[in-house]
Amino acid sequence: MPNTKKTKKDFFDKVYEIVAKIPKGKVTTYGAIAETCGIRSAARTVGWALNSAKNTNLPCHRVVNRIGALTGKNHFGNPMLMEELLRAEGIEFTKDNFVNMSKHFWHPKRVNK
DNA sequence: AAGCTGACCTCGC
DNA sequence: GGCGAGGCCAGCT
Repeated sequence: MPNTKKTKKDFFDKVYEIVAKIPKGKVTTYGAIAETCGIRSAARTVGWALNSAKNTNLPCHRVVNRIGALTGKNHFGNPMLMEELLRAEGIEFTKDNFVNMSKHFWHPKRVNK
């Protein structure tokens, strides 16, 4: 691939693009985003990206881990805020407080090829 | 300045 | 099938 420069910052930028495009009432996972960015092992970095995204208007609450648990709820300031936001969007939760991934899982598509 | 941590995931034994 | 370690990027101490 040409790969002119594709700095690492591009990774962050892509994460924001994807997260910003998450439809209402849908959720995605860190791994999906990381994979869409081209690096599935960078799922961790995705979390960091959201950490900064927290400062932006990105719906970071729509991003959960692979099992559908709100791992980052603690970082929202109010743990229950995340659940409230998701419920307000129509996301359904299981008895274990896990998001119903089978129903609201949204797979991001590669914006740039 | 260097090293560790952090909202994870996947592969290996 | 369960447990362990590795890997990615950026920010903070």
